[in-house]
Amino acid sequence: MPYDPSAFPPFAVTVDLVVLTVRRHALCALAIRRGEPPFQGRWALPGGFVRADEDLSQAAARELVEETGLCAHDPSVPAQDNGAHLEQLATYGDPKRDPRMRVVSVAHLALAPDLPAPRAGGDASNARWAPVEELLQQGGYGRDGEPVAPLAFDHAQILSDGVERARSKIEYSSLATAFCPSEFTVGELRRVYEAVWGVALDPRNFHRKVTGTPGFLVPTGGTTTRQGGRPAQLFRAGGATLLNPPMLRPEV
Amino acid sequence: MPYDPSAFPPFAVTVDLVVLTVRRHALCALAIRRGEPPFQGRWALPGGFVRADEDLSQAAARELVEETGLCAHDPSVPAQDNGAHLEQLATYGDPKRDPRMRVVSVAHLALAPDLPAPRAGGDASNARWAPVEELLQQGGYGRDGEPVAPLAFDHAQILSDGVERARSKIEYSSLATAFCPSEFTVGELRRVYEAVWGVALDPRNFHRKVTGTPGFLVPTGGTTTRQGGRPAQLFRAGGATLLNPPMLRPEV
DNA sequence: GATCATAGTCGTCTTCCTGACGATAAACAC
DNA sequence: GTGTTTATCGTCAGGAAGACGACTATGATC
Repeated sequence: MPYDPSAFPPFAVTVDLVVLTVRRHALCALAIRRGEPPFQGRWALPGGFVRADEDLSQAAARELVEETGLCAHDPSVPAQDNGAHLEQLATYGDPKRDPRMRVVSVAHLALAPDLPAPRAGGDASNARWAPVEELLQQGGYGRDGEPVAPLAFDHAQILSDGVERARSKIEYSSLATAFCPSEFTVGELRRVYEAVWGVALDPRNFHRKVTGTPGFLVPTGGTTTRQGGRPAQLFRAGGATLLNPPMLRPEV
Repeated sequence: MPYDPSAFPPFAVTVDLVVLTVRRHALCALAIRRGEPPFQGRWALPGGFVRADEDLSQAAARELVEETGLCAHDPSVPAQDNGAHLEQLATYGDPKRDPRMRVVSVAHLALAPDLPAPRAGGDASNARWAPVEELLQQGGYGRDGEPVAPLAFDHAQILSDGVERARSKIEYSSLATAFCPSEFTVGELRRVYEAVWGVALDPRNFHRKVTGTPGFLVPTGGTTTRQGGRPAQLFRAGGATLLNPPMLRPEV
């Protein structure tokens, strides 16, 4: 109510990014090693300050380009190019989430096809794709036996929320295609679902479901045999964004 | 990346509230008349600055109490009392959304049972429940023939997003019970769905669906005849929060 | 009190979707 | 050719939902 512009508490506003992709049958997120305190040397989500003249989605798109080279994909433009899907996730503003000052972070979720290794400011050793389970386990040991420190700040919570959003959203939308290259097979799309959900799906029922949903997939006419076995039809994402009825995630 | 606390652009952070309820078979939102520029005299969503030591959800709960007297309801506590459901909606940060300065607003969505008339700072004429269609139509005429000005700032967009969230969320969650008093009948719950979706539902199929979903409704043993007709069983909300399979919104 | 209107509740039938799973097809490796 | 892998088509049973008939229990009206 008291809309007095001169009497507001000072806030910093940042964007943090949950960038997800599927690599080697696992759901992976982009992590950046922090180069300065606090949490120096710990892994964190990419992010940065929102500039004074920048919209939140612009800031998120800019950070995405800086960290991955990915061009953000406007959801209102259905033309599926090399861009990643980008949407706002949630905002985190606990007064103590940054030990130095009051920082409100508007987290965004980006979904991208499998990419070459990332670079963070040109330094590849300070950026990596890591399986989300590895990033989320607190104080355990990673795949290489190295001890794993939890993510900096509240980034474990943000990552967890982003993963949950992605898991639920591919149920009722065609968003899983954002993890695929522009042309893909039904089997590749199925492996995306299996990696994101961490379950095995019946190939026959999956095939029936996705090819039977109007507007989900458009055949390109080509075939490929890059997965081995019988050649598979190639598809690209159709115009439909909402799946009705949804793809059902198996129980337990 | 440049996490320099001294070199951040100055932001103000506010919370805005989309408070929804069902009155007279219509989905209504709480609107407050602005007492000062900009947009003086125009209707707006309730909201205010986030205080320096306050979490975002705390700020939203505080605003909700100030504007409606409603106690916010922690989603992790299933005990359904007189509290309203409160959840974060989205964050709006266009650089020009407030003409005076850079304001980032974290919008929240509140769902409440039908309430007595609201008071805004004790002044009842500056607060009202208005059907959402009335608030969202741009430059038309209201139910009383008075010309309707659009909501202040980007509040029409925020309200629209909040309504869409509510409409989709009652499909797959038991959130519609947040619009009902603590004890309610199946018919009253059905009228909530009908008001929020703006459609007519078959009373028999609806009854089968909600009483057949385990954990959705718990009979209290009592009956009521407050709607006229044959007395109806009274229920209270069960522990289930997710509806599986969901309640299907009729097409078109 | 009989009749009517209103709302609630129980069933039935058909249709659609899904899960389980058999069978065939087309590539590659040996 | 034989075996392996992946893709694709088909069949069948069970469950859920839409359409809708039938019955019940109140209050209102004549």
